[in-house]
Amino acid sequence: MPTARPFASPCACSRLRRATRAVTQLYDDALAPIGLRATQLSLLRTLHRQGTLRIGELAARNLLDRTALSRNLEPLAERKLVAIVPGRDARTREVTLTRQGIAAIAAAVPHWDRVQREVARHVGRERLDGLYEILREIETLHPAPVNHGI
Amino acid sequence: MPTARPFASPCACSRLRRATRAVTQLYDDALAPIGLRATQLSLLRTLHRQGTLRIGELAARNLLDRTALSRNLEPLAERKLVAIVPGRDARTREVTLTRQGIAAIAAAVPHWDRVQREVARHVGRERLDGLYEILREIETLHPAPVNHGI
DNA sequence: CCGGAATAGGTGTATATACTTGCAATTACG
DNA sequence: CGTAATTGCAAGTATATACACCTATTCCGG
Repeated sequence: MPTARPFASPCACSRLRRATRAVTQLYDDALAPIGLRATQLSLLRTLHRQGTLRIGELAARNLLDRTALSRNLEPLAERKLVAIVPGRDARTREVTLTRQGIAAIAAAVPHWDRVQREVARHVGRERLDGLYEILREIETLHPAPVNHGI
Repeated sequence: MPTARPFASPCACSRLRRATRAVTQLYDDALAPIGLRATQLSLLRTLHRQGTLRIGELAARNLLDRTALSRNLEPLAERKLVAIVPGRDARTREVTLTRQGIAAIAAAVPHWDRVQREVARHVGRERLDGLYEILREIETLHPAPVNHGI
């Protein structure tokens, strides 16, 4: 009877959020000396992997709201780690890593690597890979079209 | 060599954040007819399970920053779903569920249950339990003292 | 009893995130 | 070719989250 104790079951959402808070703290602390947040490094790395992208594309690949991404980019553009330039189509704008952005990634990676290895050691390589697989599965539940493997 | 492709490895933090965005969307959408966010229902349910709590305690149990919790409570207090009253100690304030808060939980639970079962079906009961276990492990990495099982 | 340490919270500020609304540019179609 | 639908984005608003700093209260040693 699933609703026998309706107020006491585990909630996938709140558990994920709680663990995500914990992990984000860990990464933010590790990256603080560099002056980057975990989310910011993540964006820079996506740009580094995938090259110049339109706002909407970059958002979609991160399952991130387009307008949320715009706001996340603001402090990065302010610090000239990314440049936002008009695209071919006059409606579009494109986001590029600057040289400073690449330098910031390079400075951050050792710190990121340290905490990433700490997590891997703590939860175990096997289980971490299992986690990634489950998270991939979960992402397919996102309301927006999920373009895996673009 | 862990840093051979330093900009291309999976990042535990960004993967968790991305999946959490997806799941939060799912729950928020399901709860929208009730006018509650996933985070808000989560807070109400914690109070229902654990009874009146001080601000700091409620925050600690959720691995949530104290001041962040205070702000999360504001819209709930505005709608009188929770009441924030002075505690015994004149320094402290206590958070209680109101009758309306309990009613809001009751109204939300069917919607919550539906999406929760959808997630369980999608990722599988076994793997979902495995996910919870890994998330528990991950939470122990939180910088603040983790009081499991209070 | 007093004065400093410890504790509980709030405020200001900044980023993260999403929805709604509105606008500009492009495309589709009769 | 001209209008309608579509597309790409920004701005306004609201919640979520954390840090640094500040205040009030309690506790505790002398």
